[in-house]
Amino acid sequence: MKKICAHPHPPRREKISDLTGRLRRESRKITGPRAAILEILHAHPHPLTNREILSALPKSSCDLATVYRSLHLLEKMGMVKRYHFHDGAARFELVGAGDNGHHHHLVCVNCAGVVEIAECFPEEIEKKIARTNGFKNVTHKLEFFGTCPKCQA
Amino acid sequence: MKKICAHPHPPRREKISDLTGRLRRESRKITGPRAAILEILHAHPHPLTNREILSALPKSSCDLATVYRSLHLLEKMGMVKRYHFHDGAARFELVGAGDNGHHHHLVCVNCAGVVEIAECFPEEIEKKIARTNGFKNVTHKLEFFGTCPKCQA
DNA sequence: CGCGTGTTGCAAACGATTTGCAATTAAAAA
DNA sequence: TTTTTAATTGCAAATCGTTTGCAACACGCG
Ligand SMILES: [Mn+2]
Ligand SMILES: [Mn+2]
Ligand SMILES: [Zn+2]
Ligand SMILES: [Zn+2]
Repeated sequence: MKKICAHPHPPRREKISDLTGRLRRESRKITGPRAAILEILHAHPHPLTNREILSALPKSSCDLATVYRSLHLLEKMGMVKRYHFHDGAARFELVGAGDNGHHHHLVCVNCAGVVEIAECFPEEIEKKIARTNGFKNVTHKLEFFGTCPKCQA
Repeated sequence: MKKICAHPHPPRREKISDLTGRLRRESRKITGPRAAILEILHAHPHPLTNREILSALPKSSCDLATVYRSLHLLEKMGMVKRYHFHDGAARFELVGAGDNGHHHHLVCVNCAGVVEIAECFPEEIEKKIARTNGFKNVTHKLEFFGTCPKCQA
């Protein structure tokens, strides 16, 4: 009976060495681009787009295609989670050690500022929804939107 | 004090004439493409992509660009709501009469089948999240994903 | 019927993401 | 350390969903 929504956010950050170790263990190479991308993700507390990651990288560390490919890999390995806010671009956030990464955000519709949210959709209700409809392995995507304090003119 | 999440789903369907009337009232023209698109939306109980709407339309009723433009218009007029499931494409569903349209879905990750969900994120928790972070006008996007009965091999 | 504005089709433009391929390189093997 | 091998990268082209410019067109009203 694993808990789906246990997120004592913010998750304790994993050491970079643990991250690279994880890669090495799955016989993936620790390349310059990957190390740099992990640094960026590790340094940022909120979901970043591929382009934002590229910009944050030391000047021309790698190609945008490499950022995309790296994040696919990290996602497949469960080291990052993918999020979608209101714009078209996917965003990625490092999954904390131990944490399964499931959590939600509150996004300002004006300035796009992000707040990490600890609350989750109530487990009992989700179970009821699954049971009622005969679905298995039900999860959810949930994001909040509103106007942040600064943007309330 | 307007209720955000009052959805006695499924909403009573509006008559097509009411829909076109709404358009006429805002001095928009009832064109062939628009009438056809409204028919399709009216006939379908779940969110459809622009391309799905086009395909469902009587052969070459209109151009894909027109479908996009029509749905933008309908969205701006509050007659359809936009949803995002796991694929890249936006989906649209007609908003029922009276209903503000806010509701959620349970989507099969295997066959993409959709179930309309009446449950919503608890209002009190959302209010707490808004208050705690000083945000105003907080809403949410919430979709459930799982394996439907048919797809449980 | 005839006008004026909203609409449409079509093709080109776009932004995000993916992919083919040849050149490169980290890491395992020798 | 050198060799070997498979993973990775850069670059450009391709894809996909969506938007837009523009000239031709057609509702809705008089
Ligand atoms: Mn987060
Ligand atoms: Mn629905
Ligand atoms: Zn949750
Ligand atoms: Zn809701």
